[in-house]
Parts: sequence; C-alpha cells; structure tokens
Amino acid sequence: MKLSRLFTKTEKETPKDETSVNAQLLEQAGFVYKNNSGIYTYLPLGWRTLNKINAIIREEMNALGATELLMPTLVNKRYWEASERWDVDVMYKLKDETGHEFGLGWTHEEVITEIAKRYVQSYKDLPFSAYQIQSKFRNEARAKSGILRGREFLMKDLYSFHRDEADLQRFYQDVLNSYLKVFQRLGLDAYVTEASGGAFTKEYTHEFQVLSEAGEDTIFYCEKCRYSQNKEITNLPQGGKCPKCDGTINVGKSIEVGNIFRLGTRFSKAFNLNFVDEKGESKPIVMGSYGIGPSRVMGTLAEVFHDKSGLLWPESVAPFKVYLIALDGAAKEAAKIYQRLWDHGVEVLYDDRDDKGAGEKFADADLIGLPIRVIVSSKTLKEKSVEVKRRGKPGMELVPVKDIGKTLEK
RNA sequence: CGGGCUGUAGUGUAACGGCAGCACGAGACGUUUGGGACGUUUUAGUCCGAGUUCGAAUCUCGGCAGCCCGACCA
Repeated sequence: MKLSRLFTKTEKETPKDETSVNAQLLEQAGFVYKNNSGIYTYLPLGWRTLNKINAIIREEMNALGATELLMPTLVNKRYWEASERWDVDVMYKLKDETGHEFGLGWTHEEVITEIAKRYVQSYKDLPFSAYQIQSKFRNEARAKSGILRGREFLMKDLYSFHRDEADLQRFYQDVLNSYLKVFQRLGLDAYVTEASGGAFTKEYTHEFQVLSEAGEDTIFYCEKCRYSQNKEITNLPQGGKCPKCDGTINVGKSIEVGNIFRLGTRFSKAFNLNFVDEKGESKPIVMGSYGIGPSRVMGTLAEVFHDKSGLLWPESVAPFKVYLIALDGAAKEAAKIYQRLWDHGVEVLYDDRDDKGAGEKFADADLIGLPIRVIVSSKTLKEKSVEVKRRGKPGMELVPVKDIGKTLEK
C-alpha cells in the first residue's frame, strides 16, 4: 500500500485526555478512531492488524477441529428468558415498533444451544465445536483503557458439545493448549490462571493473563513453573514458595486476553438439548465455552510492545512487514523496489509522499512500528543498495538492491 | 451506578468578567530532503441550551461528551 493512498494520518501530538498507552499510540498512529468511549473504528492499519490476529486464531481453531459460523447480533428476548439471563445489566436491550424485544449479543451460549438442538440427536453427532469472530456488545458501567475494555468489541467465541464430562475435559485441555499456541504466535506471554467461574460454574475456570501495568486483574504467579491464580480466589503467599515447584510466588497486574469455561449442562438443560446414547437413553449434552478478544489482544500488544517513539509490532501481527521510505530523488528506484518486494510476497507500506521531509517519515515509521524499515536514497543507491533497519534494534545494514526481495521474504 | 477532573480552529495550547492569540496542520507559490526544514501568503475555533451582567471562553444552572478513581465486569 502506498501511504499517499491511505486516508488516515498520524498525529504529531499525543491525544490529550488519554492516559492509557494503547489509546495514545493507536489513535496517534492512525490504527483506531474513537467514536465514543469504548466504541472504536478500526482504521485501515488497525483493521489489517486485527485481521492478522484473527487469521492466527482461525488457523488454531480450525486445527482443533472447530468450524466457523456467524450468529446474529440481535438476539430475541426468548433466548435470554430461557436461560434466565434477560435481567443482566451489561446487556443492551431494545424494542422495535411492533414491540419485539431484543438484547444485543454479549455472549452466545443461548443461540448456539438452540441451533444445536436442531442438528444433534444422537451420540453419533457428538462431539462437535463451532466458533465465530463477531462484535459483542456489553453495556459496561465504565469503559476504560482504550480498546482494552470496550462497549462494542470483537470476540472470538467457541462452543463445544460433548456426551459427558470426560469428553468435555479432554477437549477443554485441547483448547487450553490451542490458546497457548495462539498467544505464543501473537508474541504474548500468557499465564494460564485459575479463576472463579462466576455464575457459570463452581469449578475453577482458566484465564489467559498477560502481565501488564495496564491490566485490571491481579495474578499471583510462579515464574518458574508458570502456575498462576487470580487474586479473586488465591491463597498463594506473595514472595512465598510455589506449591507446585520450588519457585517463588510473584504478584502482578495483568490483562485477561482469553478464558475457558466448562459449562456443564446449564444451557443444555435450559433448552432441553439432549442426545440419545447407545442404550437409547436420553441425556443432556455437556458444553464448554471459550473466548478470546481480538480487539483486546490488539490493545494488549500495544501495551506490551512500544517504546518512546511508538509501536513495535511483532511480525506475525504487523499490518505490513516493511516501511519503505524514498529520500532525495530516489522515488523512481523506490517504486521499483516496492513492486519487487510485493512480487516476493513481502507486505510493504511505501511512504511515497514527496512533500514530507526525511525526519517526518522516520518519525512516522517509528510511530507506526512496522518490523523493518527500508530506505532508498541517492546515498544508498551510490552503493547499489538500500538501507535495512529493524524497528527497536540498533544498527542497520546495506542490502544490494538486487537481493532485497530474497532477503526480506524470509 | 457513586465520586473527581475536563471540554477553545483538524491537533496541541494561551487569554483578570472587557479586541479570542500562538504553534503545528491544511491550501497556494517558491526553495528544500538522513530525524517532524525554510520564506511569502491564505484558511479555520470558545460542545449545546438557559441564566447573571453594560459586557461571558471565563461566573451559575441544565444537558451532552471525554478521562480518571471506586463499585461492577458469564
């Protein structure tokens, strides 16, 4: 993409009134636009990043054997009444002219359970799992921290259906491992944290927590074996011995980027979702639900990966891999290099603005935070080379123009 | 939902109750190009509504909006 065609611009100043790093940097660099508190537009750069995050999640969900679908956002009152969740204060409710009442979907156990009823009758139909990536709406009393806690946000929600607790437990463990893989690919160091099940279950659930001062949660964790518990439920002693190994328990603020729940039969009983086993006996289906917030993940990445000059995206989620800059009359050669890089499958953002000084282009490159910066100038062309620099790393190297595609495609 | 703070050009900021100014940005022309370059010139603003006052960006009330703290957060 050429910068001259990107309609967004960076801001020289950090937005006033924003104290959280993700809000400051993502707005300043033109990744998101705040329409209202907790309600954001994902601008072209941000949308590309979000789609990179989604693509990684999709790959891992598909690898689990889950299939993707898309459920409605407008969810009729009858669904919520069936599970006794109509009187939930985070739900946006609305009524149309004819008096039909809806809640905007803030989670979709009810909808998927009803759908499953239509297609699942026998043990032969189990187990199965399905997921979606969709905007969720939650009427948060207080949206905060940029895109970390929004009223409208993106969520990947996965639901699984099993014949018994043992099979749920097996899949639950698979999802746990799958989530760890997702976060590892996203460049995030997530702790699997034991937490309370809230209204869903009396058992522990597991949250995926990334240490960050911007987080709202507090976890007690062992760096050595990575055992971790949420402050809500823990009796681990700060500075004390880890009960699982000989490590020490630390305390830190953290961002919850994912969670997994064993739902049991709460929803299948509410909707009479049953199956018939080999003996002809009818039994309630055992369910699980599992969530990751891609938009919150994006905010978390901004919180974790930045420096005083701007963002520092991991390559797996950067909107582009390369920020290409043409200086002093090298535009013609830069355009060729731009094309060559794309031919090699390298995603390039080309700063082709001819009315901007070098300093401004450098500042924007740093702010936007793509992993690699390539500069073409008369100086480098004298060496038949371009300058390649990694964001956040000292030093640079000259790479011959003829090798640039091969060098950067890796 | 309780509490605190704040709303001035696109952005960031100034102005005692008394002429709304500055910088950047944006537009035009020219010179520039290795860390937000320079000259000339143009452009654009007091969140909305009431009230007090000779006079309101400034004081009062209401609304709307944002940030922060707390409560809440399957």
